[in-house]
Amino acid sequence: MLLSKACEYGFRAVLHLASLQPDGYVSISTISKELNISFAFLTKVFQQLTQAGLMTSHRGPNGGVALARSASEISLLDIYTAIDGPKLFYGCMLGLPNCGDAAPCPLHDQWSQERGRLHQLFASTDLEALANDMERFNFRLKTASE
Amino acid sequence: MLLSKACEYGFRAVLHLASLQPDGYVSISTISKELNISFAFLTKVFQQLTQAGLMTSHRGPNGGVALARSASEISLLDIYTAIDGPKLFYGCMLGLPNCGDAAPCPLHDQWSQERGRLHQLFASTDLEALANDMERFNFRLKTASE
DNA sequence: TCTATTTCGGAGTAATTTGTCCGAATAATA
DNA sequence: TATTATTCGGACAAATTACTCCGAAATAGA
Repeated sequence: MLLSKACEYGFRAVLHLASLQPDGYVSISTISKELNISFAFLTKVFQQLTQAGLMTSHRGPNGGVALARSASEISLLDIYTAIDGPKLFYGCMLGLPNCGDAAPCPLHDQWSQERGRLHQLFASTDLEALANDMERFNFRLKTASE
Repeated sequence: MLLSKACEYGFRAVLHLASLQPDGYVSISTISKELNISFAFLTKVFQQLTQAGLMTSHRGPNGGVALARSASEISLLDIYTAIDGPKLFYGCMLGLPNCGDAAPCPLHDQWSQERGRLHQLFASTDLEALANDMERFNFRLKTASE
């Protein structure tokens, strides 16, 4: 799998949040019900994102989570690395340590290109753009089509 | 991680084998020592590859494993799917079931392209070509440079 | 102040992946 | 035939990931 489950949930939840364009905080339980994601697990994911400074949170009634900055200033790369770390974008496909231009594995060149493309895709895609896409093209984030 | 550990080992072992261009069978213990991979675990990986019909094996003295057909007729895709399955090439990045052109997730188009590229890379790369590359460019498969 | 609602943090459980061990089956060779 | 080298298969152990539970802290509102 490219993304861990935690990261899948994180992407979906944050995209959902961005598409809501809410005034204030949205509770995690609301999001988890909407997207059919375990509340307890999603809470952990959001904790990672708030600790990474991408989200803010507020406890108590009418509390919840919110984007820490404008949706246009948060990229998929931000979310990805906060949850799954940066390894995908520098690691060797064969798991060899120190694989690089100096001592490359047989797949180094090709994989460098692919992972560079993925990095570029994640880095250049921000939540605002995706939220707009979702409205325009009726993209979905839910497991069932309903 | 893109590849499971089992698949990383499988790639490395099979590439090593192809670059050896041996007469007959090569024992798994030889390969495991050469590449610094646990013998017991590598044995399991080769069992998957022989069960998939990509390798043949022979027990007893001078036994071991060998490619089941010419190196030019085995692709990285063959190895990959035998070990990690086909999911990477059709699955949704967000893990949504039934994500497709009819009911796409917000990342469906971009991810379809990327995974298609990966599929193309794996499918079009055969072991003979890689073995040749390894000789010409002195690529490495070992963890330490020695 | 009391109560209800929410996130936080830590501990625990379940499932999957990774890795080990051992005995049985197979085959070459002396 | 006996010995040795090898893969095969199943059970097991360890590590990581996925997921749950619960009590504490914060905070809004009656």
